[in-house]
Amino acid sequence: MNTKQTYISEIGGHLGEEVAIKGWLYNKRSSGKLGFLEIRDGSGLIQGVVSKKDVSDSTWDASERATQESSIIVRGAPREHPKKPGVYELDVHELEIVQLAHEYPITPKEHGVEFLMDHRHLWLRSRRQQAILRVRHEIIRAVRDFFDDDGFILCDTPIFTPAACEGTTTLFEVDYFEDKAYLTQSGQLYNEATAAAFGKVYCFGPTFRAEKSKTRRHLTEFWMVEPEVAYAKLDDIMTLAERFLSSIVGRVLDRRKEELKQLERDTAQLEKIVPPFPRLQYDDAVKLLQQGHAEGNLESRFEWGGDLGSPDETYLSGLYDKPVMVHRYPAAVKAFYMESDPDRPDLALCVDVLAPEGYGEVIGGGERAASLELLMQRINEHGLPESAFDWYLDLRKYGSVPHAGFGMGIERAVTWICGLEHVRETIPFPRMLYRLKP
RNA sequence: UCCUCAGUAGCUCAAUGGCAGAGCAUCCGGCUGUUAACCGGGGGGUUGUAGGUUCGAGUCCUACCUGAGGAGCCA
Repeated sequence: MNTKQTYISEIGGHLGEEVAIKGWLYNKRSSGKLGFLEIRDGSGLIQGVVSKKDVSDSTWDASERATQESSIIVRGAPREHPKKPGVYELDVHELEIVQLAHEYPITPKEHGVEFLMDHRHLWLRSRRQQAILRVRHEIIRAVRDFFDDDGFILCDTPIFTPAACEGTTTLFEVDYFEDKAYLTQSGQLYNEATAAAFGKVYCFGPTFRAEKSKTRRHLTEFWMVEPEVAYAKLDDIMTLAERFLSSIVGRVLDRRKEELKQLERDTAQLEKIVPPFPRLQYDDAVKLLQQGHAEGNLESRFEWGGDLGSPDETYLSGLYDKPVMVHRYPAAVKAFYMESDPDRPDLALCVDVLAPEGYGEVIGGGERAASLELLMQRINEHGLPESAFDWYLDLRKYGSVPHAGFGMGIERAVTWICGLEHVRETIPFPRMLYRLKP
């Protein structure tokens, strides 16, 4: 067994050669003296064929004994599949069992969500989960490349924070020596500091929300990428968001065709994601929602002044085949740091980007309050302790400029791009209400 | 926190208030081109928990536990 290891994804370049595949037994079928082994090695899947008359007794015996997910090293010669043109199989010469797997819980039949989530550490080995996580990987690479190539500096923000960033959502509290700390719910306030240092910055890391949300769109721990740009206005970051989303969707279409096919994603819907995206002012969104209600397509009538609910977002996003950017919400329903519209001071210069096909909000952002006076007024209105924000207020004392940014939840983007029902499959080990294991 | 639904073999499910079953997995046997392979056989159960109704409860009632979906809130 000295043959060099070859990855299944590279096997096409080694036809007729003797190669070694180091991996696991995915599934097995046999037809008497002929065995069919589905072998995976992380890079792909290949069928190995073992013929009793052509191999040693020990190899034949190993092929019969090997159980699902046993780790195996297989030596043989890759060749074209006799029935499937363009597909390779491995003519197995030698098979060694590295470890004989115990009875594997995830059998080749259907399973329920709870069972699969309890076995998430093993579920990750399945084809579908691998396809999703490869798309996630591609999206993360695309995100980094987009900002890196556009002159942004990665400036990661702290995970332990002294107080609420936004003072709205519930935070996870942890002991911090003799003090209390909270897990971050956004890097944005710190981004504003680094943006004043570097001009264009982004942070990308885990984010925590202790909300008792129990829906297919929520995790308690998720990854968020947040760009922040000095001297940018609302329109500038809407344009940025538009270019950004188009870029990552295009990248996945370009490089992860196989995975999207495996997931049975309708890629025609993704091909449409190119600038410009529709921009819808909140006032007009309200009119559309009320019209939708009048026509019987929305259960409750939406009144001006409230934040968009989940059914409202679903309805609005269903009106377009591209992400729709809803901007200028009433300031009262948005975070304290939002800049107000000079023409309509009751409106905040903010934007939510709703993904099409009913996927809802994937991006939220806006222009930040630039003046010390407005910010202090807002902090008081929201009943927040001024002392917690002293350093943040400094940013308005020393060279304050208009600036704007947004945040995108990676898992929601992956859910949308993969066309999934639930965010829980888009992160290796999801953390949800009532789900902390494995 | 609220609303709805569901818990039966390791897994996915069936069983009119009347003997608790099938497929997959596992074990044994068969099969030289299989594709969630197939064919024959074996083992495998405190029906989520605690009460109650009944001659008799997996099935009906009450409470609790666990999970799923939705609302609110959010990315």
